[in-house]
Amino acid sequence: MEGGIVFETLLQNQKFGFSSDGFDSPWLSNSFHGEKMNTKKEYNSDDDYENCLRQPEKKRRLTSDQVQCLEKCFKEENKLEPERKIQLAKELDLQPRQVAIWFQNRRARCKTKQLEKDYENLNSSYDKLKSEFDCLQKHNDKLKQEVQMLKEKLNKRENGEKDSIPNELPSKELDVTTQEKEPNQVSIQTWSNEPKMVICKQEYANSVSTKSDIIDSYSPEGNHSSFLEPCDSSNVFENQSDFSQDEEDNLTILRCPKIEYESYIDPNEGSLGGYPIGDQPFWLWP
DNA sequence: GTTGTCAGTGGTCTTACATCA
DNA sequence: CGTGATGTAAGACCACTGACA
Repeated sequence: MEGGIVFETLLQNQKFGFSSDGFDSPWLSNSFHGEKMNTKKEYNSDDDYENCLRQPEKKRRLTSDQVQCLEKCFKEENKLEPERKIQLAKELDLQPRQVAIWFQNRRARCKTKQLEKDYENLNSSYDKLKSEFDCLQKHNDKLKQEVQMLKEKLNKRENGEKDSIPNELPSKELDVTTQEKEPNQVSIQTWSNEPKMVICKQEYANSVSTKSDIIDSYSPEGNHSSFLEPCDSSNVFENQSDFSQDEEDNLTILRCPKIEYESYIDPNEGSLGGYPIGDQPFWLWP
């Protein structure tokens, strides 16, 4: 604030009969003098005008012309420089204080409207997000059901195989894997056929219960989830870095031949469908 | 009775100026 | 005498509120 401006304001206040701080008694500085400053043309007759002067109580509205001009200035700048305020007051036959107060109230109204607008925007954003969330929730429930169903299928299948394995020859799949192994591994595979199956299945069960990535991309109806498209079984290998590629291949066969082959993508590629390994959309699960 | 507008009041912040160590 | 710290007055602004058309 510059001293010159202060001085100018003081001069104006003195000119209009203000006290030095510009906050004189209401009737002196505002209502009463304000009416005096209004032009005579607003009154129907001289008598009305005189009556009005004798009735300082009445609060007078600004004329439409005055409001229009003030609005125009407000659009240009919603805060008044002291010089502009005085100039405007002169132009409109108002007290500088009236102009200041009008701007104050106008800013308050503007703020209120802006708040209302913001509230509406937030409300609509909330509604939109909520509907999206509900949608995701339903999808999530559906996928959970699928997981449950597949778990049950798997259990049934495991039980069936367990019952039959002791008196049966190794499965075709196992034959294939053993043929590809080194001699000592073959003996181990053959010897540990059942235990290995159990281990692998447990592992598979763990992967289902934790991340369920294999199941994610599989639907019993053949409908692979488009929503979880980027997910695949590659995460099964996340904690298997100790395995050699051969072991991984064999375990894959033993684990869940059909399902696994359908959704298997070489983990050595490093990224899957644009998602780097370890950076896949697990957030989709609650 | 409700609503919009004008204006008063009290509090806070900034700036300019005066005073003092 | 110059300088930084401090106090004070004035103006502007805002939130809240009452009065009035």
